[in-house]
Amino acid sequence: MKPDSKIQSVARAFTIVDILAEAQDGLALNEIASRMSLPKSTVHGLISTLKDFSYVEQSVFTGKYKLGVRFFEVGNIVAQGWEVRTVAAPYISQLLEELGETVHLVVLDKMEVLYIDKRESRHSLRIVSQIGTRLPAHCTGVGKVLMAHLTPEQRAELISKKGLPRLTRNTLTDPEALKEELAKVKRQGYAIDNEEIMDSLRCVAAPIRDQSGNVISAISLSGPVGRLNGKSLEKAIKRVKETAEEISARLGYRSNRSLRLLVSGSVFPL
Amino acid sequence: MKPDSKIQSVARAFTIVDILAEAQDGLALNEIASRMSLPKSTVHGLISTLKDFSYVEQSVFTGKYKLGVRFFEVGNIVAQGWEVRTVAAPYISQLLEELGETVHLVVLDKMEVLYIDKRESRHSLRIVSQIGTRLPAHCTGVGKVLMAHLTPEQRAELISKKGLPRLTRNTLTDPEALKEELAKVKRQGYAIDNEEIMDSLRCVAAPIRDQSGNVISAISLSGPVGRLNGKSLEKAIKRVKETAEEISARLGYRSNRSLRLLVSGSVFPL
DNA sequence: AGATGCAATTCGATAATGCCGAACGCCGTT
DNA sequence: AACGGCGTTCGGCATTATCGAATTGCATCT
Repeated sequence: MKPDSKIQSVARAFTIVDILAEAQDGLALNEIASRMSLPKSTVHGLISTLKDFSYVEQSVFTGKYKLGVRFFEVGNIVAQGWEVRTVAAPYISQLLEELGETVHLVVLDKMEVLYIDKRESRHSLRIVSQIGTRLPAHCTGVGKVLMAHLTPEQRAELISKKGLPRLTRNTLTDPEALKEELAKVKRQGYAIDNEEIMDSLRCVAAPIRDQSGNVISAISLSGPVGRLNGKSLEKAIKRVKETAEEISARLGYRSNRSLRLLVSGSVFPL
Repeated sequence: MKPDSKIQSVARAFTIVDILAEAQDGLALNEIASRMSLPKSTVHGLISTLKDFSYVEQSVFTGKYKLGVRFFEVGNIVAQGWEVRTVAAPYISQLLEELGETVHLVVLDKMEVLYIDKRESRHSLRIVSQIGTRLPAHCTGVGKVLMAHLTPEQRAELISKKGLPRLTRNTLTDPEALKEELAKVKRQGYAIDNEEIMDSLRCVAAPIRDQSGNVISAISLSGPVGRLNGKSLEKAIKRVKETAEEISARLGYRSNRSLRLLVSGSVFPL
């Protein structure tokens, strides 16, 4: 549960949501009540209020409760609030069509990488990911890109809050090594995740800037090391960087390079 | 506000969410309080609880409140709960690539058509739609498909609850005419929305069945009447029907026809 | 700089409201 | 026919949300 918030009943209602979010199939009232160590009747009052607003649904057959459609509706309103998501959509589709590997769009939220959109590869061997999930920053390509553009203070805060847990043989767990890596990432304008979060998985990531030049988001292309190497890796780096620059240009970021891209004519109509 | 729900404070919290969902840019505390006719301090308590759980964010600069990322996260969990969405994803992408027009995936929820996924056309002239929004059933292709497979009682309930409001010249507003249209839709296995919700917009829609044969969802292809006519309309009807059948087959629906489709080999790997 | 105004917060007394245990009703099972 | 497990309802009690007033914090104006 979150820090003891002002309004008890509202906090409890959202704790119910947290519990339902973990359960794939619905949960029985008893189950929820016992997990919260509260009487059934208390939970019932809260959950029926959630039901009234369609934040929770109850199965007609089993009586079990699960998350309701209103979360989907409101969640999409939030998604529409990210301008970068709308703008990037056709570009990341294009990237998938060209290179055939899974593409992700992410932002940094609460010191973690939040996946806000994706286009999935059609290869049988592909990573499975889910929009709306979070991953640690230090061991993902997109995470390193975003960290590279933080202030030193923010970066220190991130590391002290989240640590640098090892997930694979290659994970950078030493702050100094990570610092050097981030400097390199910033210099070359892209990051590579070389099996740092998951064995056999390689990613190429590049930063997206808004009109004030701040790095607000990142895209990545992910595939198995067997496919993402040599010439294909080089092409991936080139195209991911270019695509990120095109998206930044569309968001109003005007570098010399992106100006040239704009005049030379874009793939997609305004 | 919804029917006076059990727990006042929880209901009020969600009313705040409803208000924020309508406002594109954030809202000031004062504004929210006055819209709810409640004292600022009451709203403040509620909203800071929402903030603690990331259901609401507050701008550091303006102090205004807007919906938070947690809605996006939970909304995506709900989205993953629709098996049809996962299964249909590659098929509707394929449909867009082949025909170049916007594709939608919908379900019927509370007597309305709820858009749960889409692939957007790259034509400059295209309909703009948003996932997570609702449209009336009687004047959309997908809506007519879904209505056609309701029981007469459910259909009567839908009409009595929602009415048959006229949106264009072509909207079917007469219950008898609609009944005949739905019989035709059920017979031929697809529906056409011929400028019934919006001028110049034509849609082709077909039903998706689960393994028990119930129609649980529908897909549609939408484009301007200028592009969706003659031969291209015929092709659209053929491909939309086929795609809907392929998706149904993947969901476990075994008709004679879909069995043939499965053995002949599918485009996408299992 | 200082003053002014506006808006977000905090505080504390009041009583309204949410809380909880017990009782009910509804299946499916023994 | 009795049982057990479940969601649901009820009503008295006291905890808890509520609300007006006071306070802080931030910009802008003088």
